[in-house]
Amino acid sequence: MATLSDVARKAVVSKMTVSRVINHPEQVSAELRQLVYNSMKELNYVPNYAAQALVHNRTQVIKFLILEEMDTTEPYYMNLLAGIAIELDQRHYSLQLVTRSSHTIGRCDGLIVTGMRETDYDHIISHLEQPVILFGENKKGYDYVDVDNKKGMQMVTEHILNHGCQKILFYGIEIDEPFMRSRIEGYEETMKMKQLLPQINLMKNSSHIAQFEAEKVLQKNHERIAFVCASDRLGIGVVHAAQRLGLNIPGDVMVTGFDGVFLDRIAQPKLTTIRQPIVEMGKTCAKLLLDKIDQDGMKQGNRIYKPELIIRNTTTT
Amino acid sequence: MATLSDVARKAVVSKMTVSRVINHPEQVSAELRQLVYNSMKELNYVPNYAAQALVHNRTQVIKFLILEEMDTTEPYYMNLLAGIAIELDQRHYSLQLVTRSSHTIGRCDGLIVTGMRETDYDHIISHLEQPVILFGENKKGYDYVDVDNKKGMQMVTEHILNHGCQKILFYGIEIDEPFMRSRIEGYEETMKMKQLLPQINLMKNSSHIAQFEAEKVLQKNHERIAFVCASDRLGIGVVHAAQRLGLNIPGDVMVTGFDGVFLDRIAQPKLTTIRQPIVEMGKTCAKLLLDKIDQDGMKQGNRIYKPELIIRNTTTT
DNA sequence: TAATTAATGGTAACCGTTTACATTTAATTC
DNA sequence: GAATTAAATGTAAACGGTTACCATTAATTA
Repeated sequence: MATLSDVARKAVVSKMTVSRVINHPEQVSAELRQLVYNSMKELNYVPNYAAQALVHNRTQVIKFLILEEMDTTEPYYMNLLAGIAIELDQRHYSLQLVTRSSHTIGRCDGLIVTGMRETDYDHIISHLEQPVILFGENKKGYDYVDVDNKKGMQMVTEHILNHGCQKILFYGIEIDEPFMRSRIEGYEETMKMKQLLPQINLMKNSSHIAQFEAEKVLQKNHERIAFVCASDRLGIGVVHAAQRLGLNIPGDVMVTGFDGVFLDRIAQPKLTTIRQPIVEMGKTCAKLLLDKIDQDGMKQGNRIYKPELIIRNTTTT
Repeated sequence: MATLSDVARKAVVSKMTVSRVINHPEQVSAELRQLVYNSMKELNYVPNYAAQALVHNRTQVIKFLILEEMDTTEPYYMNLLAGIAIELDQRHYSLQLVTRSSHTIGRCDGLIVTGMRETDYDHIISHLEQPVILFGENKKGYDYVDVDNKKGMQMVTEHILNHGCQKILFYGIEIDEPFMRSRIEGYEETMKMKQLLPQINLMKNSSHIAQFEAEKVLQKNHERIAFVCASDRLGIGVVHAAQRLGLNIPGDVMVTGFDGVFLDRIAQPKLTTIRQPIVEMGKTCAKLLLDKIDQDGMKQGNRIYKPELIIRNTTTT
């Protein structure tokens, strides 16, 4: 594999001229520049990133730290990962996946962290020397990327109300993270605004548990009812419950999910949901982090994506 | 961040002694060794991988090349990715994701490739200078990791036959790759062995298409029937078809999937499927590749995993 | 006891790039 | 036209490790 020196030798110039052509082309005369470009092309020159990393005291490695206890192979995270990886690749960074079980963080230029619990801020994140971007809203002042969770939940709740159903239950995940609190708030405020009673049920993020819970409710219920769920997984569980009891969706029971990553399209009938542009958000995480690194750790602020209401067959025909 | 020289200074020895303690500890006397160890611990020394990469002419980067046209955020690939990433991390390698759209491969120490089409072997893989491990069986002599696809399909087909259903349709993916041919073979041979007529229908890997196709069949059908599918996604489509027509699963219609990665547990009723230990297989890909790199590209042979039949509610009650 | 050998530790150069500084050449000024 | 300045290119050292070789010291041998 050709090096800078090889290119220089071929073009009969010094290494420095080649380096300059790459990094500060305006400092090199047009003729030499062209000479060097040709030489690079002929030798198929690609810089040695390890050598660059060494002089710049960088690693060219970004770590993606998934603190979530549950399955790290969850499509949600994996879509995020895909977005991050695609963006990093373009800027010649590479990626390392770190889970809570990895004992040390090791060398890297920056981290993207997700699935933080309350204690993680003090125990892990505040100790990090490298620039960090969090995936998921937080009130601790760390730069983050997220969707507007509250707004999203307002949108679905209003969507249900606009379709003439006033009995709306909220199924959420029993997890003490800001994104969940925001989703609860979005639902609660919308209900209170209409003088309706919020009914909140928190459970594990499992379609089977949601199904079990919903079956209990539906067996006693005799009015039109809607379940606003904080994830597509929960939504699918509710759909299964209604189907098992022979109830019509969306006639008797309306259901909505949240995420719109994968499951919403698998469910039958297809789930009305709030879509998060996860891959895009992953890319943004990487971009923000790389910019932050370039700017020596300067605060980058947050990127809050507008949620998108995807209306499908569990709320309308 | 402490360097080798820092450690040496603190221990009052030369850089070389420290380097030796790390790489060839037996060449250093016990006293000095201990001194150096203490010094390393106190300074929290972590080697600079970029510097190592530079001297060894390595990059410490492995590329994961996904040639599949379809959605790279498919859980199947993502689980594979997770396995690879976990293993690489432990051996201080990092990962770059490359898709067909990336125009160049760039520098790396080795590649894991998946989703190859027939033409890719000549156009892409044979040109690679670095060691390669393929994910997915092939007859071109490249080292690969895969599950025994033929065996898997034999297992499910026999499972259905053992449960007293002789009318068995095969739903496969219209893709010209060895894994698919092996799955077809597994089904075909088992059917022919029992003097039964194989019926093969290839389609896009979409649950909705499978549903559409299955509904057409089920509307005309009046005997007990089974659908052996080449993916869980297709299996889910068939389940939906049966449900829409009010047929009993597994009483009237039996369904099986293939993969057992994610969808099988989401479906309701839960899908009988052939499980592939994808995360494990991903780890194996990485291990094989890293060993191959250490052994200067030596042939590593293949790793073929035994498929596991997961019997659930779409074939038994 | 002198000569040889093994065990141990040190020195210098190199990997491929960039930064800092020095030099050459040409262009501008008075 | 000599002095000053700007533009273009080159030289040397550094980044943090490793490899290859050299220098001690101690142990073994004849």
